[in-house]
Amino acid sequence: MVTLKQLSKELNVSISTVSKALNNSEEIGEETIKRVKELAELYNYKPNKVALSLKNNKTKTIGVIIPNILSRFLAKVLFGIEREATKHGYNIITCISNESLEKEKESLQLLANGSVDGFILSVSEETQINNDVSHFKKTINNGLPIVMFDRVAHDVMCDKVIVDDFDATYNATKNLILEKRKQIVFISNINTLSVGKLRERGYNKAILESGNLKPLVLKIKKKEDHQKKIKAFFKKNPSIDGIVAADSSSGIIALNTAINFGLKVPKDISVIAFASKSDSNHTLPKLTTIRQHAKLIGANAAQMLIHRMQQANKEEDVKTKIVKTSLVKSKSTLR
Amino acid sequence: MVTLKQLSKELNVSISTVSKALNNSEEIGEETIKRVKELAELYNYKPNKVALSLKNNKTKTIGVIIPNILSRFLAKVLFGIEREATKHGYNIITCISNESLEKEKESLQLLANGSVDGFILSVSEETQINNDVSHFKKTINNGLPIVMFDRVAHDVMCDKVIVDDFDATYNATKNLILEKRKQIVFISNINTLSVGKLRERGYNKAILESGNLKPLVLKIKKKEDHQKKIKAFFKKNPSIDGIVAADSSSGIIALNTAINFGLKVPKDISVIAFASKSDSNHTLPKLTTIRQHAKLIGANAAQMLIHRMQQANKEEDVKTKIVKTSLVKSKSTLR
DNA sequence: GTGAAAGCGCTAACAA
DNA sequence: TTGTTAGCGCTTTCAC
Repeated sequence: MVTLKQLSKELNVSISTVSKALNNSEEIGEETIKRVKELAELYNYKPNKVALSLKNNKTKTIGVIIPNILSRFLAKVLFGIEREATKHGYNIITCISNESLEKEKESLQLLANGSVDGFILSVSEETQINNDVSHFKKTINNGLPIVMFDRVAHDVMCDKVIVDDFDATYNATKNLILEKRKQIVFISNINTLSVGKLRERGYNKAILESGNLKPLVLKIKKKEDHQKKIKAFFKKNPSIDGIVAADSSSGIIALNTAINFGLKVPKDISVIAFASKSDSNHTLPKLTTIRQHAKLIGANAAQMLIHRMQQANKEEDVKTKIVKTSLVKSKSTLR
Repeated sequence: MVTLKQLSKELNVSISTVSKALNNSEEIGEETIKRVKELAELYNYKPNKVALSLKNNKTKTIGVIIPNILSRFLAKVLFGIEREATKHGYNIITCISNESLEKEKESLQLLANGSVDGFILSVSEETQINNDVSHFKKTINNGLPIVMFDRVAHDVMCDKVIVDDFDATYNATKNLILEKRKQIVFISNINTLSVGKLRERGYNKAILESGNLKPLVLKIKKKEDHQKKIKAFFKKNPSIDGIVAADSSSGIIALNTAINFGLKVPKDISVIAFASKSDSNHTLPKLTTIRQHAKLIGANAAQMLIHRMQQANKEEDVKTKIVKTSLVKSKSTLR
């Protein structure tokens, strides 16, 4: 990489002249500016990012910590963050906590050494189970803003972007009730997560409100064989005619299992799941989905963080933005 | 963030003394070291990463440019890269080219300003179609090493990690031939990519070698409705009894479509696809898959890059590492 | 209109 | 054993 020093030497002017010329300073003569710019162009000069960061005490970099890159939802949020960040001239450094509290702490620590100007993160499963939020508070106290999305720690004062999880399953379940479904099941493999619990509550409320229906819930642990569990559940409960799934995996497997059992979807049984468009396109019939608008969530989180980082008044009140889900009806439900 | 300067002031010693003490220099007295370390601990001192980068002319950061974060394969590779990088004390800055040549160029340019020490990337679709590799060569000439994975540009001299695409489909097809399948189809929605073409060739070779079978290929474009296309194809070719899919999407939809048409899998028709374990777990019967070992690919790429970056002799010969796929047989094939 | 010098935070050669 | 100084690449104030 060519530096100002090298340019200045070659041009027989001082470093500061070159710097000013490249920044179109009024102080510098037209002729000099031209000469400098030409040589800079020739050598493809780019100001050294690290030097600028040191000088400005700003890295223009956002630290992103996500629990699991293999989740389509989280990957999509990351995409949204990246796009928005790039638009504003920010880079993103990505760390994957792998649902581990320890790794989350480490990543936060590691990047809080001047590598980034702020964080966007979704809380790891272990962190939620242990309810340990000290590392977040410490980071914020150190002057590095955090924006949390999806899985958030409510006790931490920071900007947040969340989904209307409760309403989403409430509405989805209502929808199945309107279809006159009699045995609606809630299936989840994320019931240790805050969002998983909210989704279950939304389902329960709708069932209870119906008056005559009984809740039936299948919780699957991460390590269990999902297909086996769901198959067994179907066998044990042959009267199931409606499914609300808290995650795409459960939804897809439930749908395929129903078909495998000779049920017609949606004639005999309806299925709704938190899932993406591409998930929906992969099942037959296409899955009716609760969409979380992951990209939008990411974009919102990035916007909020960038806004806060550029804020002179660091003490501005924290905000929580709710990105509403959409129930996108497709072929796995009647209406 | 607390700095050496602040510590030194509080301790009434010079900055360099503090620096040396923290680095356990022999020069500094035991007592001083203790005092310094205690205060550093108290203030949670962390050396400023940016200052170190400037000093050492090394960022300990890897730029990763992937075409599409929503691809499970690429996300998994990213995971592998992140893990390996973290293990060696490197961070990763992620850019998503979104299959665009322009964005790829931009990202490369942007990060080549001192932000990263090297790159790991998979070439974007547009880049492969236009066969434009000048930006890669320029970056390498600027002294920034590149490691390419999966979709690589063969004309660029750099380290590479690739998959045995040709052999993979050749073997998969052979496998179906051994099952006595008579009309084996190759389905792909990635036929504009280098890897897609290789996969098709592997299939073709196996078919031709069989002597009596005829190749039948369905190419799907990104924007087309995959389900519609595949359904129509099944209708037009009712004798299909074997499928080799170059991508998970085609494989999953083909399998589900077959079932929807009343075919028994694998009795009436076998399906093999490039796909992940989780894809396999989502179909019923479980999909027989060609596994690419994405995490391993990522880890290998990171290792190669880190090795090269730490190499004194920058001119060491470039290497190409092949990570062999595995044909993982499951319930969608006979044997 | 141009240049010298300081400073961002750190390390290390050299001086004391 | 501790301190001074220079330098990484850049911007900016101030002097010429």
